[in-house]
Amino acid sequence: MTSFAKINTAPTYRRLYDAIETEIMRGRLKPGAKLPTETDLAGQFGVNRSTVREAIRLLEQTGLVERASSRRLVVSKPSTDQLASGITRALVMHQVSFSDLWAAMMAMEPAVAEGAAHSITPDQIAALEQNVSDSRACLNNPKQFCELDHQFHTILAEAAGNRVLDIAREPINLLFHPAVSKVMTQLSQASSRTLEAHEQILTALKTHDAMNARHWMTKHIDDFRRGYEHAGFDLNGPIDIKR
Amino acid sequence: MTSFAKINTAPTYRRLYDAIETEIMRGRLKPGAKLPTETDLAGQFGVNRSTVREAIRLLEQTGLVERASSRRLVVSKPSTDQLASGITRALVMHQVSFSDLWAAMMAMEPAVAEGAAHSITPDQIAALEQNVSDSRACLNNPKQFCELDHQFHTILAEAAGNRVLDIAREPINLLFHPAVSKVMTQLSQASSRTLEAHEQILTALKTHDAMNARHWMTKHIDDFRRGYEHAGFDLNGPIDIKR
DNA sequence: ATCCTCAAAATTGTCCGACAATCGGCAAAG
DNA sequence: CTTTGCCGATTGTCGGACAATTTTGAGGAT
Repeated sequence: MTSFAKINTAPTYRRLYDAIETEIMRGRLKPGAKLPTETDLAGQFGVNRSTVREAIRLLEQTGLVERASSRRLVVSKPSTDQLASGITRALVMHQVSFSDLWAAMMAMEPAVAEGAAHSITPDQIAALEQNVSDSRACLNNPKQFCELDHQFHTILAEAAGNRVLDIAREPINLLFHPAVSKVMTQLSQASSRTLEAHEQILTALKTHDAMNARHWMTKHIDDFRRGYEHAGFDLNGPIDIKR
Repeated sequence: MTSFAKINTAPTYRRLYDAIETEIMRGRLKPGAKLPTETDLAGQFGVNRSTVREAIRLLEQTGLVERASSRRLVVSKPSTDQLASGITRALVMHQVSFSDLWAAMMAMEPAVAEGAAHSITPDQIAALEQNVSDSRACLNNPKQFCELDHQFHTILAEAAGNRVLDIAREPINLLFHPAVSKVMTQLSQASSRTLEAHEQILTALKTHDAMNARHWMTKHIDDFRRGYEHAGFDLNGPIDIKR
């Protein structure tokens, strides 16, 4: 009995996508390389231009190609932002609880702080000092303060120079933004406690004191949970994403 | 000099995508809901069916819709797998180093182990016991053993019941797979050390001893780094994804 | 009433051809 | 040397067409 291989019944546009994706993943199409025009692709693959266009939409959403100057398509690495917003969408749809998000943050942020302590540059220290000083000036402006808090953690992640942690961390910070905002608004002492934590972390970073950076970050994140709880929110409830 | 507002020049297919995406994110289209047919959508939005199809390809790749029974489109939550493979692709393209990946794993896996210690069920303990016993039988079959190692960590993540950590962890484990495989093959004692670690972790889980679960997991991950180094690979080099 | 069968209707996947809008480059004008 | 205007190339959108496949529904059997 001869056994037949399964026939690939996937629609043409998807097989086209797969073909181009592998071409990119194998490194035969490097980031920055220009893709042929739609008509060329249609010719090369022997399919209609509409089909090519559908395949391109898939590549586009994956972040593997993007328009250079709104014309020619070029191969690109998926941007951190694109990744983050995709993950954020998914987490929202899965209605993850505050406590799950918090646990993930508790795992990652201290690691980020520790990493940053090792590899932070003077420029980045200066940026953090600026951020802390701006924050001090915004103690009574929850909205702005909240923005600066996010920025603090973003600079830190950049300083740690670990793309993996950065990509994993960003969506969580994005999702926490509304929660941070609520806590800052409702708890008068929240801002000053946050500022104090940031200052302690910054001090540790300046002396490349990884242990203390981690320690204060841990306290900082833990504090946030207490603030959230104290402000009357349910730890096990889903995050809501009002604005 | 009056300043003009930017005109929204985004192509129609993208604005269509945005419209449907918001509809889903706002909860007006819930997962499981059937989307109108292409022709209907074209009618409702007053655009051509080709344009609708391009928008659908974007939704498809985002994981916001999928085909039920290979026909009608239904709204869906992006699957963990889809997310993971997207993140994996991105990490590969960014050529993340072993050490960055390892640091992220070192941050997350102990947290997973700790979480699992609190909420693991008898069924999951049984699954892990099965896994460990299978692993013991495969000590001399690196390929199979490697597979079981991956499975061990996957069950653990499931037991922890934290979707956020799970989504963040899976792509990293996927990327490590080739590295694990290489270490297992080249270092004769790697398999037995891994097995021992798994056994210790399992013992801790059975008594819901979160501290020990975390402790042994930390050792386990750390051990992996030493194994990788000892096998002669460069910690700071990019992961390669041969197969 | 419930179930089954099968043809009709609906839906998707693919193709074709067409055309307006826009971009990049190039040549002419200032 | 900068600005303007034009030309070709390329993308975005459209209309229609048709085969393949799924869904639907009517009619008949149990």
